[in-house]
Amino acid sequence: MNLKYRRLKGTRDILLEEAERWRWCEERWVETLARYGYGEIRTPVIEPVELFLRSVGEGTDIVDKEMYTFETKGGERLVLRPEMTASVARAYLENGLTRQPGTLKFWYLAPMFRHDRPQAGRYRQFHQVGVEAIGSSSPVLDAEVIQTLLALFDAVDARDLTLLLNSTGCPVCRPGFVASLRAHLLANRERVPASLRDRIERNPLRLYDAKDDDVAALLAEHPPQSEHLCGDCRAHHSQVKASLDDLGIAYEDDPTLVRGLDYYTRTTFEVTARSERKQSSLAGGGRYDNLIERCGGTATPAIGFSLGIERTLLHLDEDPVDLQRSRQSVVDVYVACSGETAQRYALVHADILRDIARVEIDLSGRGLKAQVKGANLRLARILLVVGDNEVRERVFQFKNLATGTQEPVPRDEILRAVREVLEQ
RNA sequence: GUGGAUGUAGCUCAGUUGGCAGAGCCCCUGGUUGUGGUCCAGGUUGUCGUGGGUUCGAGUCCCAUCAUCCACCCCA
Repeated sequence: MNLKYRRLKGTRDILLEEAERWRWCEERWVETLARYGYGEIRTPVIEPVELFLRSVGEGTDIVDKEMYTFETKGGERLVLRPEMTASVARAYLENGLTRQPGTLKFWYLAPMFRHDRPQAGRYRQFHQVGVEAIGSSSPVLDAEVIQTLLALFDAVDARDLTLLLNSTGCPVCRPGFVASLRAHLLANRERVPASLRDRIERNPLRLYDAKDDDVAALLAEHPPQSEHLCGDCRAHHSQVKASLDDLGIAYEDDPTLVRGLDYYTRTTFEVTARSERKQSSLAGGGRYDNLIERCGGTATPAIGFSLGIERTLLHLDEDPVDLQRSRQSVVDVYVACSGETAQRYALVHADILRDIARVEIDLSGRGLKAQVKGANLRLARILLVVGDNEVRERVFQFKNLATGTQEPVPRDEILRAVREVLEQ
């Protein structure tokens, strides 16, 4: 069919069965997050562009290549948020929460936007569920946040996952490491593919993300960041690991794990799916002890993660929903109407059933046979039939679809009759 | 931004060396003058992605273009 309008590239419609899958997951996640002490935060989808330039950082792909930026008529430069952490940090400061006692813990479940080339598990509008815990530098919190992330996967029965862990240092020890790494890379410039070469100057850590074998070999010749950590970072990292051990959480040290956002400090982690799929990164996060300060607040330590919902659903079930066979919404009572008078009668007199049941009044005007089929399709347990006779006699034909028995029921008694069957 | 594959009915897909546009599923009607998932009989559904070219003739061959998917890249 020649469609007049199509959805934008990299966006998706979620409906019927797939929407039910989403809701199933969302309900479990919200429940789980509450158990770990998180409260919800919702922030605008649009933000000023500077928020991400300064937090996520120029030199990252997210900011340089993937942001949906646009200008308003008033000349403001806006962006559809590519991630949530910067918005939460902004909201934390803007709403005067800096003087709240203790650790503030927020969760969100929201759409993000990145102008990337779409492929399996990668969309331009995608959704993340995540948390931000603001106000504690304790390595035990790092472990608890990771525990929370794993609890989210557990809540939806996601299996075959690997937790990757690393420390990316802090402003004390990272500059030295970056300088040393850059020197090593510059000395071996020719071994880096031209397309990646500019990263040496701009952001050499980014090269750890490259899947190029030559680059990986070159990087392996340089001592990893774990050997450049300052004393404080080293202690923090080992305490995180100790707490994970206490919890019995298995992890893999990954010295090449560099999250693609510049604000991370110390702990970084990622959860990947053990499968052949390339888009195997399901969730990622880390500590960002300097972000709040960079956004204009006082120095406030924080940590968070985000989990990709589309990817996680993909991991949970490789079978896509077949919309043609997808079930429509299920109801308890289906009202078949023969004629417009009957439709009006049903509209008025069946509504009382909605106190105790899910009710669909068939207003399609199709034949009665088709309406009864419709009742089966919706898995209704009770069929009410209305025609001119029923309107005249102030009754419903009441049919129990499980037993097949049918009898007229006065409309004043219909609520009792429906309740009787549904309670069986 | 780079590479590869695929576009035919609402959906999933056949379509031979170029020769009448097809199947299954879904949907609709009837069998049952107002009632069931099964069964039987019948029926609707097409810019063959788009534009051009070759040809007596193009879904099929050629060129261009668009779209989608996959991979690289990056990340969730």
